Amino acid sequence: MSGKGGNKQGKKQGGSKGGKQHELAITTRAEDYPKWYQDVVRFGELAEPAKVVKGCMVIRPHGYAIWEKIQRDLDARFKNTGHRNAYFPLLVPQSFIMKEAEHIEGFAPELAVVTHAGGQELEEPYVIRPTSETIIGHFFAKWIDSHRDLPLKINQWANVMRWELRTRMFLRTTEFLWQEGHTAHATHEEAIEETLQMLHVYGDFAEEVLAVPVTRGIKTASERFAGALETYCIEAWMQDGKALQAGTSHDLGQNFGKAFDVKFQNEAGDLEHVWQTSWGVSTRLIGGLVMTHSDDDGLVLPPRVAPIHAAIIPIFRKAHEKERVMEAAERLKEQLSAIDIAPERARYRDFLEVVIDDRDMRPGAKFYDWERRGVPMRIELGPKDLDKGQVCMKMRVDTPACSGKQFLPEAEFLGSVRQRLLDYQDALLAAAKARRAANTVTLDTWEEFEATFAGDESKFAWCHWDGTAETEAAIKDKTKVTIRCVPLEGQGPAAEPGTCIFSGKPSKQRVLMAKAY
RNA sequence: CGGGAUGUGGCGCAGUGGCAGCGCACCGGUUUUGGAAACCGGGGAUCGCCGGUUCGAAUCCGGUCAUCCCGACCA
Repeated sequence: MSGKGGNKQGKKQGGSKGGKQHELAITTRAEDYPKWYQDVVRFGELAEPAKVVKGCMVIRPHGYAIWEKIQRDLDARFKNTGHRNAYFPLLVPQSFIMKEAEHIEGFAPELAVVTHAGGQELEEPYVIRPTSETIIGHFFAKWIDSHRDLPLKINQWANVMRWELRTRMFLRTTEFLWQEGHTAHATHEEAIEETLQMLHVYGDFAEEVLAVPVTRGIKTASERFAGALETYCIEAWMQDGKALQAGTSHDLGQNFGKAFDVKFQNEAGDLEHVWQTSWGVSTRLIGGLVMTHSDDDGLVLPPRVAPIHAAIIPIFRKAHEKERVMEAAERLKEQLSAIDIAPERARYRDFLEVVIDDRDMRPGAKFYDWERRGVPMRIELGPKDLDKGQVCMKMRVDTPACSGKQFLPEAEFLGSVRQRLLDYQDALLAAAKARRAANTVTLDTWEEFEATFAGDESKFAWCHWDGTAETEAAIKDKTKVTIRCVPLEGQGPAAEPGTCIFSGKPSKQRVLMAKAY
């Protein structure tokens, strides 16, 4: 039951001392949290730094399969809310970026620019899109004439590039994959409604599919998207206490409508600029997924995004046993593969992905291998089980409902697999919520605040703030703590007046403060 | 972009001027197989890259590139 074998102590002594150390052991969180994250991503075979291209990563098949599952579910949610997919060019004329003053100011430092092509210098350079508001604004202007063309609700799955100074796999890479929704509406009210609707699509998705609890809120002016009136966000709590902005939804007002002259004739016959929104989530979600659930044994994946749901490890000694066990394993795999764990009303099916690990390795070695890959369910199948008509299974992480190895009659096991995976999904969310709750505090004095955020420490802290950018900047300057968001109703403590934790001035409500990625 | 660290086989490391090594992984074989198997045999690195010093450079010098950490910057 100490399901950990010997990978805790004898690891990585370095050098040629011999012995039984496991070089492939994962650094523990307590030892070195950033190194742990790197190890989990690498040993879990999610991704690796490209190296030959600065700041970029290679997403490996196991990691990309997670992205595909994220895409599948989100895409269905977008379609369910009336959006259609389209695709716009990777290259954007440099002049486009310049058209919205705040936008250019926000993005200029991180642009990659194409100046030469076809062996010649270009007349006008192209920018590699850091986001597509501008080029989409250009086309919206062509497509929209009348209020009958509205609302226009488009989504794009794409890659974007931002020349970041400091990169970390999934969390911040120079090139990343994402989805960007862009909509145009006849009224501001409708645009705000859309912005909030998509924020909640993200929030629901994060919790239901990724099992990542998030706080829905509004960004302060300093954290707002360049060119937006208001930026809404979902913030996730990571195991080192820091916050991760996991998704954003922007009310763009008429800023881009004016910059790109996107006008429509309303019912009264007057010309008006459209009201726009944009919203996006990226491969960063995978980084958040890793830092929410994974442990010192490696990756932990919720079933709804796990590329492989169950690994069957055949166990045998003699040739005739092998034949018998493999046959049974194939049969079991076939039955499991017919089970569908897609959510109710989903637009897709989600049949279990099952592998039989027939590699020539010791069973124990295989256990470790699948654990590092985060596979939710492990099935050990040996002669003893076949004799008894039972299945031996174990979940990657112990939950209140299922801990350690379980020995179940085959029929009972098969009948319960779907529910077990769904329960496991729920248990991961519950565990993540519990960890977050245990690391969320309400602070009222600056002394408490400084103690909470001393050194590298971070928690989620609900504090009063006087609402000024000066105070926000001063707090960040002193402690590296930022205001992650002003919570939407029900997402934090009920609004009650108080005094700012830093300035002592009056405050209307508490905001979420934490160090951030 | 600044400060620091590091770059030697797939991974982890040793080697500080004189034949490029070790552990794990990998390949072949035999025995094994319910929590990281054992033995035998074998393959694989122009020591990140470029230049310099030297009879001779993984090692010294200069430059450059990349990664990691910290900072600045950042939907």
